[in-house]
Amino acid sequence: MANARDVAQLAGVSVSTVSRALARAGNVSAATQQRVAEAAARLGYQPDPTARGLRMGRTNAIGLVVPDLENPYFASVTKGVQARARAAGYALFVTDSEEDPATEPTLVAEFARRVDGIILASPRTDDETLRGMVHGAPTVLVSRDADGVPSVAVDDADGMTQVLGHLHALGHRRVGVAAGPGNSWSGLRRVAGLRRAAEQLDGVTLVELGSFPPYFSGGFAAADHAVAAEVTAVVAFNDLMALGILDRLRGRGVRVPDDMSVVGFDDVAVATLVSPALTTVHVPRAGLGRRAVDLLVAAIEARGSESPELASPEQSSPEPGGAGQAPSRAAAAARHRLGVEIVIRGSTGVPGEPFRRSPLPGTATSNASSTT
Amino acid sequence: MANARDVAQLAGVSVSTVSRALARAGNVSAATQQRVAEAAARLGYQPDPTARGLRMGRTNAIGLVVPDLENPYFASVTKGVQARARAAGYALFVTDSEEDPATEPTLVAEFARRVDGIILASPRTDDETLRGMVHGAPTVLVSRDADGVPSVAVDDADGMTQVLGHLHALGHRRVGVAAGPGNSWSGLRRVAGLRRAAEQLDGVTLVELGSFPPYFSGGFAAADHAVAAEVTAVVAFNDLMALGILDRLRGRGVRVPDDMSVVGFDDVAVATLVSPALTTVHVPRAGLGRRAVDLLVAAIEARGSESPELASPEQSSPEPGGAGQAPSRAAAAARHRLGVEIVIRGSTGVPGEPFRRSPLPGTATSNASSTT
DNA sequence: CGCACGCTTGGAATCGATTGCAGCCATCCT
DNA sequence: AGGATGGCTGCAATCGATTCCAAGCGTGCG
Repeated sequence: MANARDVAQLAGVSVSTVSRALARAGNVSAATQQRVAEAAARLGYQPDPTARGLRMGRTNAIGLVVPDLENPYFASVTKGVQARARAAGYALFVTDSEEDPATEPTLVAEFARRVDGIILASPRTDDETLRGMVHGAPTVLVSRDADGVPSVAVDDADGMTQVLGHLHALGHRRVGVAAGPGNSWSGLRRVAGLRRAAEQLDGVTLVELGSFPPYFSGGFAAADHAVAAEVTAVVAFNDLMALGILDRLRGRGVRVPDDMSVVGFDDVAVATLVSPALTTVHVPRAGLGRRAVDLLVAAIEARGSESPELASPEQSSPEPGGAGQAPSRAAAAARHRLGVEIVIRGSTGVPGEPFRRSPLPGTATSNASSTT
Repeated sequence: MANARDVAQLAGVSVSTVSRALARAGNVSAATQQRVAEAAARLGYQPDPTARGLRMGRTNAIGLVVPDLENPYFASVTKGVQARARAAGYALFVTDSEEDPATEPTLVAEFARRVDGIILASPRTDDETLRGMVHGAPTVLVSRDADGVPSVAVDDADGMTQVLGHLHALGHRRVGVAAGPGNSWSGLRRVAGLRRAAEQLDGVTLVELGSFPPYFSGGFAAADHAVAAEVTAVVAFNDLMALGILDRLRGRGVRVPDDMSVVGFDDVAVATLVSPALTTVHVPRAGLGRRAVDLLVAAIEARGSESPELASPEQSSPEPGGAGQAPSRAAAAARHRLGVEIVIRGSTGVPGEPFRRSPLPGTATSNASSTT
């Protein structure tokens, strides 16, 4: 592999000049610049990122920690992160905690020296532990909040408001809630959102069916509870669970949506492929990843220019109708919230009415996902 | 962040001694070793991977290039790679070519300086281009072969032999083939496997329905062709396409498997969640990733011990008397082949016979047949 | 009793690129 | 014409860890 000295020799200049010429930092005559550029091109020279990293104190890499790369939710987040990171000139380290929050501090610590910043998707870690892992490198949280750490999440509560509104409009009055794990950050927010929405609606009773693993398997149990509780609709923590519910209901001979409606959350790709297709809340997963990279890159570059100082907390307004928590924290880091929108498909319908199949997939075009 | 000098100062020794003590390279007195270890622990010292990488010429990182991180097939491969890489002490860079083989050479070239080795999943690149991208770092291919490059793939042809055997045994005689993209390496192998299997079976006619995108959308078109071709079974290139076929057939009122059987390939998680569940060929995707890491790590370490020709000019070759250098031809780049096995579910059945639902998912304990 | 050997340890070079600083030369101004 | 200015360029230090080499000192053997 060619290094700067080779280029210098070929161009008949010193390595310093090579570096300056290639960095276009000015102070290099046009003729020299040209000669160096040609020599570099001829040798296929690329500065060694390791050496540059050592000298500059920056690796031009960021790290991403997710619970499970196979989970379509996080796969999409990862995809968004990867694309935006590369566009911003950063390479991406990825690691998977295998759903074990206990390993996360280790993973983050290992990253800390290798990357300029970290994006952390950690739905099941408590705030205290989480803040403890934020040390050296700038960190951005995805799909959750924590005091003092910048984050990008979606408006879970609003999504659930839309869901319950939809079910209410269809005539559902007893609605089952298949919650996710009790320590899931977004899970708690989604349930809270449902409760608040229920208070605003006439005669809607929320039946809490329990907490289930956020996978197909969790849906099987949730379906049994839903049938036992005699609800006319179930709202699942996420699509994976909802798909499990659909499958189990089908197995038990419960027709969807005639006998029971089912709603998911996230809008993963397969939600359109089951029958009936799943009504769910579209979450811009790749968009979360992209936005997280934007925030992280901004933080990295801010840190590079200014000394570590408290940033101006003027970014986003406190949530209306929040949990009453004082937002006046000095280290208040920006919390970004992306919007969500319910996507109505075949798995919800008027209770007791026969199911009319929705138009064939493949022709639907309503897939507008945020580009920024 | 503490560096070696801080530790040296605290322990009252030189940085050289710190390095030796922490590397347990011997030649350090027990007392000093102890003092250094304590100092390092107290300061939470971790050697800077960048500096170490520069000095050692190794980054302890590997790179993975996949066409699409959101595709469940590659998500699983990625998961396996990640887990095994970390276990082997390597960090993992991931990049997504966004299904565009043209960008792959660039991506690989960018990785080349940052990593010790590269794992490349590139199903749609021709051999020539592929070999052209294998330059600096050791490279292992996943899910495909190419002359001169080590690889890990599955036995596609055998999988298809099992599939056609199964369909034949059920009584199918006109079997549609929904091929993947014409430049898909495994796609070609799968079709070839089907053709060879058909020659071995009595009276089976293979009807080639065309080439389709390996996604849901491709399945929609494939289903239409299958109906038109009046086949009793369709074998799809992969599960995603098969799921699209199932959905489209359902939309057209074609019952599966009574009117038509459908078979996929890969055994992605959702294959069990549709109704009827998809008969498919189980591919050990994470296992492919793990094996690829094993091969790559072996190659990296072999290279590390094989090439110190500049450092010690007195390299005594085990076989003196050889004419000239004659570099020993890289041991013919091993091609590793993992086995696959058909998984029979509800989407295949005897032509014309009414579908009998298989046991409920979640309670099933095996997918083997009932007799032993 | 003296010399040599060996175990520890520190000094310094090294990996490759970036950058402050100084020097050189040409041009321009007075 | 001489000095000053400023544009280019090279030297050398630097980032942090590893490793070769040599030195110090104690011990063992002749």
